[in-house]
Amino acid sequence: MNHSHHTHDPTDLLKEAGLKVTDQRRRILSFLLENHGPFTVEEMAAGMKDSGFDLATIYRNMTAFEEAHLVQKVHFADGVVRFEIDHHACAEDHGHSGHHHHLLCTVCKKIVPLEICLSNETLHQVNKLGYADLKHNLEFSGICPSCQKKRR
Amino acid sequence: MNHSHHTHDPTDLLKEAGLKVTDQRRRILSFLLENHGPFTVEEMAAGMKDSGFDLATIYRNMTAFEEAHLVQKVHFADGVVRFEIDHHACAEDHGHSGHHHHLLCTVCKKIVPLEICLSNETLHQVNKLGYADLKHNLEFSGICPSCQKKRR
DNA sequence: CTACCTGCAAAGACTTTGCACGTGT
DNA sequence: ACACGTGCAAAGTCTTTGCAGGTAG
Repeated sequence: MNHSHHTHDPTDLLKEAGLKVTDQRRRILSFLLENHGPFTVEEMAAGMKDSGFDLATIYRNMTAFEEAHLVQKVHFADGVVRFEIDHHACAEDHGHSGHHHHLLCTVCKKIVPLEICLSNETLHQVNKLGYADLKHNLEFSGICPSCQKKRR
Repeated sequence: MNHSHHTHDPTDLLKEAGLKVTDQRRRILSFLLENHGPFTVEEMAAGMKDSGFDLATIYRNMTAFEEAHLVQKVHFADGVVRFEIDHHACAEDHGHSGHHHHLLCTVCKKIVPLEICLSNETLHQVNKLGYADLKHNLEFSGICPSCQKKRR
């Protein structure tokens, strides 16, 4: 519980990342840590509406946080940009990478985390191509059972 | 070679899809059929620059083509929207679905098709969640060997 | 004290839409 | 003939940027 890295405290995470600790940054990070699932910039602003947040500040900080590997961009098939905590940097459980993917309901926009990924064999196959900084973007979308019922 | 479906002729594809055959549509479709790999709207316009194409026309047709399952949107981690022929509808080889994914070089923007996908086991696992219209978006990105050399 | 962060407003990039005209069936 | 497609320009989104003032280290 007393690691110098991989804490869940926003202030510590910012300091470790070498970023100035401002009220806005602490709140954005808290919001992302406390509410699981990727969020759009609008959703973050709405989730912290008591504090009159400027979208430009969130955009700028998402860029800074991404470079510091505190957050990651997530792209669904709907083309909307969302952000979530980078679990590689913030995983509470060191033995578990935190790497995961998602399933988005295109109707109600609910997002479910999925504990699945590509097979090691497949990942290895792509690795052999010699690309540096290799990333994969894997997201599912569809209409959830509950929304299917509502539309009969 | 003489199938009523799954031809590679733009005019036939449009007719089968119940769309009016216009010069613009034929050219856009030809471009996508002849040049493999997903393209941005700008790239399509540039690739047919001899004909003074209007971007709005391409956008509108991408929507129409997508609904007709002639093309598919492809989302990479860079957030840029690209389109490619929907190989399910246009596959020359009926035994092969044409389903595939891509690897994008984030520097030179070259896109390589990858003949890999999720394991059937993984797909089955997600299917069990009961979502309708289930789709997955899987794309890789990194820096290709050639661009790595150039940056030393 | 200094560099960096913030809010606001303006600018920018990408995409959609309204309208008048033209074209496929 | 008539519905639909096209080009052009205007309007909409979403995101970035410039600037003046404020704040963390």
